Amino acid sequence: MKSIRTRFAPSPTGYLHIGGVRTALFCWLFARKHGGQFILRIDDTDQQRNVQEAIAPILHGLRWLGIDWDEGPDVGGVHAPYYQSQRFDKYQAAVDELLRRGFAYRDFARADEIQAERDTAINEKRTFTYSRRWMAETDADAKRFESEGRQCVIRLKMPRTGELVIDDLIRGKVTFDWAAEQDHIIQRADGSFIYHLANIVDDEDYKISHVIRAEEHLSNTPRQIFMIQSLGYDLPEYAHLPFVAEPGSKTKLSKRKLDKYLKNKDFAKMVEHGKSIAQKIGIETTDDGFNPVIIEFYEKVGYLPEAIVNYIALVGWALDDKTEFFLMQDLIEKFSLDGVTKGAASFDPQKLMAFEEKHFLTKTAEEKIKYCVPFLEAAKIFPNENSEILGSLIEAAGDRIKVAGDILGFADFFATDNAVEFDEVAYKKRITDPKDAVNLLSQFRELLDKEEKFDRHSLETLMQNFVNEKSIKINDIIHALRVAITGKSIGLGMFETLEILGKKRVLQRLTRICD
RNA sequence: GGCCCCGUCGUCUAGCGGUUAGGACACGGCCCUUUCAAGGCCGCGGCACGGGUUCGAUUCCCGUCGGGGUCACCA
Repeated sequence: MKSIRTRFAPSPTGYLHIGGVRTALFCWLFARKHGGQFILRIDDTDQQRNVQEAIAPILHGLRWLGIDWDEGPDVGGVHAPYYQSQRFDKYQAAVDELLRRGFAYRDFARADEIQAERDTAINEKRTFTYSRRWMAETDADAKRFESEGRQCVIRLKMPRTGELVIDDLIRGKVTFDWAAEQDHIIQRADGSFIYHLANIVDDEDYKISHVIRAEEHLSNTPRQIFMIQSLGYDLPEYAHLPFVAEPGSKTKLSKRKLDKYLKNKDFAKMVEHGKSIAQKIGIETTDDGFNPVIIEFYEKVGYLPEAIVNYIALVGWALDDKTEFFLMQDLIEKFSLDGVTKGAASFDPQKLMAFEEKHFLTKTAEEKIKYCVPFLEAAKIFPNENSEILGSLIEAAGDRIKVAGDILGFADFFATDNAVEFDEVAYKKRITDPKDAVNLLSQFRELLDKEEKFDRHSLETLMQNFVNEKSIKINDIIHALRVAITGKSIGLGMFETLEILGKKRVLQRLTRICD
């Protein structure tokens, strides 16, 4: 049995798209599940200046998610190089072979001449088929065309009868008429190569057994199979994944349509949440990477990579009718192409956040601290003299911290006690307006001052006794107390807050109100 | 427009001829409650439509409609 080898082949675009993540993940899972190899190849046939710079975020993103590769950039491998830009000699050899075998030809048509033929076909409502009028069958032809000042591209001499049936692992049998296919260009006038040619040459060289890729490549498959067969290569298995769609739509998710997605309430909320964290740690939110379509976004804001993996695995794949929580190991064990859905699946920010919360909740206290510390440091509020409260703060916050960056919402716990900022509305409602608030706070402060045991339970008892004695309701004082201590009307449990801050700091904060 | 793919609650999905069509997220309500979350309970909500095939169709076939992908000297 042929060994399982899959590949993910990003172009050096400078970012890792969420749809790309899903494709990479499925390829990776399939390889790992079957004890095969996962290969990373860089599709940089249209040479750019800074390929290294443009692939860095992609490699980083994959690693962050826990997706590693057995062969590819950085790690090398027996089939190196893994950059298409460094493999032109192989492509040239393949083109020459195709030419030699008569499955490709030199074409001297100008772009406008091809376009004219195409327009005519459209006007006559028939499928466009190139006349091959400028096809050079002999060197003499070529010379003649050249003497007319024409340039030459290499085209595939595609079949014009019969049909092709692809047995796709996800879609089943898909039939194409050869007659509807074009004589696609495989080598440009400047000698550079087109992706499809490079793609099949590399897949053959790397011995890729399963081509698992997004659905948009399904209609490219006939021309690739034509080349594969013409060159006598082994045909890989194909599995065309549905693409990841926009929130609330079936259109392919795209990095460029951020403005459109922002009109989606849930998506906008996700971006806002991310921005509020980014601003606290001085991350630029206007650049391309700060976009939930790009994986960088999640790392910057403090999402857990395992939550992203868990969620994205479930966009277009399911194990059964109930299991939803998966760790990477579970996915490797359970993943199967049989479970892949056919229809496009929308990206749902709310569901992602639900997974994020679940995964964060399973973390130990130490792990949570480890995730949160870098954010506190980035916000320059850590370490400071109050550092020792971090553990108890995180514990008390519970699932109020869903992504690591959420810790910054509790920055006030580390603030200098007389520098806590008050929410104006809350201050007016809970402290200025109620006629007795300041008076009650002063009285309660005296009790706190005398209190020896400053733990949440003792404090609660203290409060209960206080309200009983005063014949007031706890509501009459506790909201004022919260605003006085934290500046806000919402927050952790009141007594936990007091305990975490400690007696000295609580009294100091209260002094600002009472004196 | 040609070719190809897809179509189960708002969203992600289970289902692979006989189910009260199941779960999750979201949403609504109630409970709990010092706020906000969380949690518990309950609820809302779906097989696109029309023909077949069959004793019986969400499931198989055809058509319609709808959505999407692709038609580059991009990948």
